[in-house]
Amino acid sequence: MPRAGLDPASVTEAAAALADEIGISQLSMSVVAERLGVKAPSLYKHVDGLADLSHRIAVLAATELGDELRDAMQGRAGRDALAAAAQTVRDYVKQHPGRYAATFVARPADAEGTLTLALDRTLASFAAVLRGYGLEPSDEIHALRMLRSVLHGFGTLEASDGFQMAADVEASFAWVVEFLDRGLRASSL
Amino acid sequence: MPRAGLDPASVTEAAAALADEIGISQLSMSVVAERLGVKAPSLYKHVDGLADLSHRIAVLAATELGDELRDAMQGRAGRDALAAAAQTVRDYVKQHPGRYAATFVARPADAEGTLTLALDRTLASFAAVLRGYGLEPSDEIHALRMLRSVLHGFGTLEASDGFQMAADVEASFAWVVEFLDRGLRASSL
DNA sequence: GCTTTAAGCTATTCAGATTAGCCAAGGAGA
DNA sequence: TCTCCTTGGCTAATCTGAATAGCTTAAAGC
Repeated sequence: MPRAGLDPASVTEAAAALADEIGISQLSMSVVAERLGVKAPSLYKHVDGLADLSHRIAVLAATELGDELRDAMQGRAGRDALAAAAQTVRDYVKQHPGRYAATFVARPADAEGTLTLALDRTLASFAAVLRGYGLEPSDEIHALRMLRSVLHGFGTLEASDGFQMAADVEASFAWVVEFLDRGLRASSL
Repeated sequence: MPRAGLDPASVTEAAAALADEIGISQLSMSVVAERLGVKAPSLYKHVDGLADLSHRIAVLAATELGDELRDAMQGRAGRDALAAAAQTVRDYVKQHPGRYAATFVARPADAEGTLTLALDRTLASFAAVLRGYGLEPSDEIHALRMLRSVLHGFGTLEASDGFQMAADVEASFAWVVEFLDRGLRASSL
C-alpha cells in the first residue's frame, strides 16, 4: 500500500473543495476519505475529526477571503474600494459556498481563536474601505457592522437561493453598493 | 402505557423549543423524543423524520415571524415602520435562534413550497415598509433585497456571536436603522 | 361491550464517527 | 547498503443516531 502523501493542509483543501460541491452539512469523513483515495480512519492521522476539519475549512476560507480582499483593494479608495470589496465577498461566497458556510458554522469550535484571528483580516479590509469615507470615529464601528451585515446577508441569501427571480440579482447588487456609497458619503464629516 | 397525546404540531413545537436551546445542528430525534417522554421511533408516527421535522420548524418560524411583523407594523409608516420591522426581526432571531436558523437550513427540502409561502408573508411586510418611502417602482425589488440582507445579516451575525465588543450592539443597530431611513428617504421620488 | 384505528414500544438494520492495534513505507544514520 | 524508528494507512470493533418492521394495546365510534 503506497502512501498517499497527505498532510493536514491537503486534507483540508480536499474537504473544502468537497464542501463547496455538496454543502458543508453533507460533508463526512467518509466522502473526504473517498475523494482522497483513502479509508476514513486514516484521516485521523492528519486531523482531529470532523469538528476539527470543519474548523480548518473555516480558517482556510477566512484566510483566502482576507487575501482576496486585500488584493482587490490595492490602490482603490472610496466608492471604488467599496465596490471592489463587496464584489469580492459576493464572488467568494458564490464560488465557495461550503467553505464560507463553515466560517459561521464552526464559530463555536474556535476556542483558540484561530478563526477569529483570520476573520479579523477581512474586518481590517472593511475598515479600510470605510476609512476612505472619513466618518466620525464613533460611527466607524457601526458602519463596519452594517457593511458586514449587508455583505454577509446578501451573500448567504443569494447562495441559499433565497432570492426569487434570480434574473436581476446583479442589478440589485449594484443598487445596494450605490445605496451604501451615497449614504456613507452623506455621513462623512 | 398511557398515550402522550402528541400530534405533528406539538412535536414540532417541542423540537423548535429544543432547537432554540441547543442549536438546530444538535437537534436529533432522540433528544426530541426524550423531551416529550417518548421513544424516538414513536415520533415517526407524527413526522416523517428529521428532515421533515426541520422543515416544519422552519415553516413554524417563518409563520411566527410573519405574524409578529404584521402585528408590529399595525398603524406605522415610514421610519417608524422600518424601525419596528427591524427590531422585530432582530428580537425574533435573538429569542429563537434555532428556529430561525432552520429557515435557511431547510430551504433545499422545500419541494412543495410551504416554506417559501410562509416566508413570503415576511417579505410582504418588508415591502409594506418600503411602500411608505415612495420609491421608484423599479427600485423596490432592490431595496427589498437590501432590507432583507441587512436584517438577515445583522441578526445572524449577532446570534452567532459574530460581533466583538457585544456592548454597544444596540447603538449599532439604531445607527443602521437610521442609515437606512436616511438613504431611503433620499431615494424617494 | 366490540371493533377498528392509531400511538407507543421493542428489536433490528444501517450509516457514519471514532478508537485500538497491526504492519509496512520510507527517511536517518551507521 | 542495511537497520531502526517514526509515521501513515489498514482492518476490526465500538458507539450513536436515523429509520423501518411488526407487535400490542389505548381510546374513539358504534
